Amino acid sequence: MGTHHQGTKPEVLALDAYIKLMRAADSVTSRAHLVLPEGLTLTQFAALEALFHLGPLYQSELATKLLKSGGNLTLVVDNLERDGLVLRTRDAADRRFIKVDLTPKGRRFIGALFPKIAASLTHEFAVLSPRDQLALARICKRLGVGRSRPAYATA
Amino acid sequence: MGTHHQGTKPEVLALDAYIKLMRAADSVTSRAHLVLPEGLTLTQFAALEALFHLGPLYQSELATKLLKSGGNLTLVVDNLERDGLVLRTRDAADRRFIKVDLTPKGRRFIGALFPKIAASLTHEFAVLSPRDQLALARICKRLGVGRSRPAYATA
DNA sequence: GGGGGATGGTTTGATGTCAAATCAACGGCC
DNA sequence: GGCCGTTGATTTGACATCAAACCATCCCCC
Repeated sequence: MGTHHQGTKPEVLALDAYIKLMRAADSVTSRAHLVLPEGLTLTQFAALEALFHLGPLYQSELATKLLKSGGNLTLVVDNLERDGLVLRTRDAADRRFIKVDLTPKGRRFIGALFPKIAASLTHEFAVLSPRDQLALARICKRLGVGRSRPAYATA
Repeated sequence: MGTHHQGTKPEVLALDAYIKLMRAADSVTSRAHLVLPEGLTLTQFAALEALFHLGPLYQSELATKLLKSGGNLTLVVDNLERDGLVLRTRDAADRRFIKVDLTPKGRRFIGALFPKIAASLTHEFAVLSPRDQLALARICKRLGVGRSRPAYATA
């Protein structure tokens, strides 16, 4: 490793782990993209999945779950709403809040899609032994500060 | 785990590993962003780093190294050129090719910046034992199909 | 009960990103 | 020597993404 960059041992170790982590994430992401229906983005899928497994959420809650900015969520929800998959409802008690919920069409859509994506990711990760999958989860958990948890993994 | 999503054991294992991988990548990325100088994006940094450690590259080579599309690279190089950090030169022999190289300013810039980023990432990864860093690298390598390698890790 | 700060959402401007269409240049083949 | 397919780069259109500015609403506190 590293005929080009000369660093200390800890540096070489960390940079190597870093780059492989990023490649793996990229790689898995792009392969996940291939399984999504034409026109659905990963973020849109993540939003639908959260609503599917957690029920209606305020936009700010959704932003927190997905680790995205509020401004971003405005656009993502705009597009999902345009496609008739979700519905915005202004909260009666506090008119600042906007509740986002799946439409029946959206529920059918994500309900049919999620199992396929789950199966595909499972297949993807099957190149790793269960032991390695556990190790990966444990190590990554320590790296990620562990903010919110994904819908299907939340109590 | 999973009061919301009921899946088979392998599915739960894979989805958990998947989500933690993505969170870790997100987390490390956003913390890396904080260390970059105002206005420099991660992709711009990656491009400069590749040129710094590998020397001048054709735009298509750069796209391959960074795992980005050609169209994307056009824009990224546009912005770096606008900022006076890189220079485009059309190849005399084959005028379709465009060689990208660092300007002296760009070389000074990335030369001073890279060690700081390397140190920061090393610090970041120090929450993991060397053994875990090795394990992470090994596992991620198997997940990522291992297309091209990063500049400082290329022979 | 009105002012002012806090909070949720939207807008704006810049960048990244891709896929697809287009442009430019090369090179083989007849 | 010219047509045509291939290949590198650019453009275009749609979406993602953030930070920062902005707007609307609420609520605390005097």
